[in-house]
Amino acid sequence: MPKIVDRNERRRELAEAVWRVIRQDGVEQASVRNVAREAGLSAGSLRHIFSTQSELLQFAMRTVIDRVETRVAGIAVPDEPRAAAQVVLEQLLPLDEERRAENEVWVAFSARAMVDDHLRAVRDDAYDRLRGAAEHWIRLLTDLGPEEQDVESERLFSLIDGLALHAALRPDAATPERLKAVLAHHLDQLTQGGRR
Amino acid sequence: MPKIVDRNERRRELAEAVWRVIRQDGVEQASVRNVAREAGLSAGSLRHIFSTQSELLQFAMRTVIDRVETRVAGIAVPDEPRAAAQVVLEQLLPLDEERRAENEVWVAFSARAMVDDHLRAVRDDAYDRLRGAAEHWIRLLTDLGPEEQDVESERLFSLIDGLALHAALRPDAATPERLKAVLAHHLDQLTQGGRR
DNA sequence: GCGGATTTAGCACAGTCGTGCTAACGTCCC
DNA sequence: GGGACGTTAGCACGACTGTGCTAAATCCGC
Repeated sequence: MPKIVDRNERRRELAEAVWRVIRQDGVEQASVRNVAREAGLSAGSLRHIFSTQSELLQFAMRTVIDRVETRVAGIAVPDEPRAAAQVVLEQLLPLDEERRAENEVWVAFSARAMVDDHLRAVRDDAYDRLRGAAEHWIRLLTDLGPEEQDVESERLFSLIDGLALHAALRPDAATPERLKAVLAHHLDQLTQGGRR
Repeated sequence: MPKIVDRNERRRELAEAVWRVIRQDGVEQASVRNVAREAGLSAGSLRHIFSTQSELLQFAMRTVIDRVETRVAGIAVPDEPRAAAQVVLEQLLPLDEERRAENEVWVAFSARAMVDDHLRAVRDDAYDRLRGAAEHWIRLLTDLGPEEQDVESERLFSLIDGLALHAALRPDAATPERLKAVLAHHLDQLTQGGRR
C-alpha cells in the first residue's frame, strides 16, 4: 500500500525515528542505516523519501520547531498577561515527556549546528523567533525604556534556555516543579516591583 | 628528545589539539587520526599517550574545568560581595577569546555527555560544583529562607548557563557587553530591593 | 487480468573509524 | 661501543559511513 500514506506522513515518521535514535545514542549515531532500522525500513527505501542524510536531519530538526509551535497555538491562553506569559513560556520548558523529548533532541541538534551550516540556518531561525517572543512578553509585562527592555528580554530568554538545558543535562536536579517555580518567581519579579 | 617534555605536558598539548578539532569540525570529528594530525603526530604515537579515544576525550573535557578553576583562583576578588560576585561569575561567561573557546568546547562535550557515560561523570562533577558556587553567592548576596534560596540559586545558575549557551550559538547577538549587562542587572536585583 | 509506475530492497564503492600489532628509530645507561 | 628501553610510525583488521545504482516486489488505473 504505497499511496495510502502520503509523503509528508512518511517523512514525519522518519523524523520521529531520528528523534528516537538521537535520544538513545546521540546525533552521531543518526546515520541513514540506523534511522532506517529504527523505522523498520531498508536504507535504500529511506533514501527515496530523503535523498540525502542532510535533508533527513534538517527535516527532523524543523519538526521540533513545528511541534512546539503547534502546541503553543493550540493551548488556551488567559487574558491576564502575567498568567498568559506563564502558560506560554512553560511550553518551552521540558515539563512532561513530550516536551522533554523535544528539548533533548533540540539540544543535540543545536550542538551539531555549531559545525553544520544547514542545521545552523534552522537553529538561527528558531532562535530569532524565540527572541521575538521574549521581547513580546517583556513589552507586555513591563513598561521599560528600549535598552532596559533589551536587557530584560535577553535575561528572560537566557533563563528559559538555561532552565531547559539544565533539565536536559540533569533531569534529577531540574525537576518540573523546580523549573516552574523559577519561571514563576522570575515573572513575579518582572510584573510586580516587590522583591525579597 | 623524548624525555625533555614530560607526560602531562604532552597530554595537555593533545587536549588542546582536541579543542581545535572540536571548534573546527565538532566532537564527531575528534577521531584519533584527526587529533593526531592536528597535533602533528601519527595515530600510533597518540595511542601511546592516550591508549584509547575515550581517555583522550575525558582528559580534554576535564581540561576545560581545570582551566576555568585555575583562572578563577588567580584573579583578584574585591571584598564587597556584590562586586566579588560580578568578577567571579564573569569568569564563566565567554567574554574573551579564551573563555569563548572553553565555552564552545564545553557545550560540545556536554551534548556528547548525554550519550557517553564517562563524559557524563565529568559533566556531573562540574555541574555540582557550579551549583555549589551559585548557592554560595546567593547566600552571600541575599538573606532568604531555604526554599527561596534554592529557587534563586537555580535561577542564577540557569541564567549564566543560558547566557553562555547563547554566546556560543549566536556570538553576534550575545555580545560581551550584553552578557555583562544582563549579569549586572541580575545581581543588582538580587542585592538591592529596587526594581524597574 | 495486465501494463506501467512507484515503492522497496539490497549490492557496490570508496572512505573513515577504533584498535591491535609489529618494526624502525631515538636516546640513555653502562 | 653495545645493549636496553621508551618513543614513533605505520600497517592490518573488521566494522561502519554516505551515496550511486540496479533488480525485485507491490500497488494502481484500466
